[in-house]
Amino acid sequence: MLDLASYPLFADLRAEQRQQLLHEHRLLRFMAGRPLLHEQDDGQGLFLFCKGIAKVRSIDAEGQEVVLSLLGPGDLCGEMAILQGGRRSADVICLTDCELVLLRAAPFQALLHQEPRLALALARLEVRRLQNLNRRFVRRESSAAARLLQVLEDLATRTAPEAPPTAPIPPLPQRELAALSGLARETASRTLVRLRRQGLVEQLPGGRLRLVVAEERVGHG
Amino acid sequence: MLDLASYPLFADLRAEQRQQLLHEHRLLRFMAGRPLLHEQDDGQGLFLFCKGIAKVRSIDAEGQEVVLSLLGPGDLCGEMAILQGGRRSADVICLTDCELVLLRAAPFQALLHQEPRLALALARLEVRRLQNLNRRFVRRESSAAARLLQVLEDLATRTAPEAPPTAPIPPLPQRELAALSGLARETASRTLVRLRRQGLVEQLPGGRLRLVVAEERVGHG
DNA sequence: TTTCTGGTGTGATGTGAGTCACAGCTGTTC
DNA sequence: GAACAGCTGTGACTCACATCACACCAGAAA
Repeated sequence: MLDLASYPLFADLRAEQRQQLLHEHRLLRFMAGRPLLHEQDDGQGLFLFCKGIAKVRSIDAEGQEVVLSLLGPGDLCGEMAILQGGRRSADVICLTDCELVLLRAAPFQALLHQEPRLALALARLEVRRLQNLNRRFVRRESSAAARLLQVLEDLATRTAPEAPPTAPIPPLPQRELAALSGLARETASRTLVRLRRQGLVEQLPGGRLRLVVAEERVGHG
Repeated sequence: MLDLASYPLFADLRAEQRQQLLHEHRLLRFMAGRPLLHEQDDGQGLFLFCKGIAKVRSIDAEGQEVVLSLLGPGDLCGEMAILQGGRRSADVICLTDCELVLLRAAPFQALLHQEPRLALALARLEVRRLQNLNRRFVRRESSAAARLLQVLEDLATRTAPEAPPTAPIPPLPQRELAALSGLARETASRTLVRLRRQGLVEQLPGGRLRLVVAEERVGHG
């Protein structure tokens, strides 16, 4: 039986309030590559990630994809449009097969207006996201290697809550790793080769990648 | 007499609640260049901007400054540490002389826990910031000219609420403009010269800059 | 006056990553 | 089997921006 208590966002609520939020909820599965949300859709519904990871992305003026963040188990998605009443502000696309819960907007909004704990938890969530993006923004300035390592670490930790940065990474094509780090595919390839040679990244049997060391400061090398 | 009703964040509150927030507030002035907040300080207090603009910045691993956002009249700052109970997550530094209101953390936190409107308004504020930063993140990929134009537009509109993007821009040294756009000072200089020659930016008597056209798509030129 | 300091423009040069092109290797479909 | 499509590695080349270096021009200080 699904229980929202394990989600930090809802942990402060009373059991019956959590039940209320589950009204007419649905369990969904998406295949890797499938879009969860489209920018400019009018937003209804709230997704809770159970399994799998997805990317939040937007398309820039030149038509290039820019990845804004990653989502994984325990993450929430789609709450922005609900808060603002507007349209989706970015695309969300599954990187691996995903399982998630779709909550209705109405009961969520109702509870939001009457229970300060929920509104407050949501504000805290947004703050955490903002800080995340700030960090991402800062790191964006550094070298290809640093950016790629950062993405690998993100992938490892998002894949499962509490996963160490050195956990094995879901198999993604280089094209995807490149997009996530904001690099050309060829640059990602060359950089990965170098990182492997340096022993910072290893390739597990089956081809999956693994960070050998976490949070290593990597120069321009 | 100071009234918080003009701040969207507090507009939904009852007058007496707004009064409550003003308990022991102070009016402060800071000179251009002065830091408002230091990363890693333990955060107490909340700032409301009345006049002037400031930058939110962090220092990256190479010791380079990375500007995360701009603050201007009507903006709030310092609420993150209050929500999370932690330390300041970035430096805030005045770009021009600033006037602001310092609110105490305690009454704000108290009201936050009992009035869903406030918590909700705060969540909405954070969402708007997140979307702002998302846009910034996307634009960061483009050319020096586009980034600089973006910064000039930001400066124009932040300086006063409702100011058009073509409003005159507060006089800042090129070093500062360069930092805001994430460019080398020399590149900012060269780019500005080009933008002036192209008629996209003009220099007003007194040296202040002004955007001639807003939101112009500028190629790699 | 000279001297200094901070801001500005601009040339010369270096370089990291993007782009283009292609080859080798899967696995899949027919 | 052949043919094809997608993924990966790499070489050659380009280019935008960073870096270094310096000259010029304020205004302030001596």
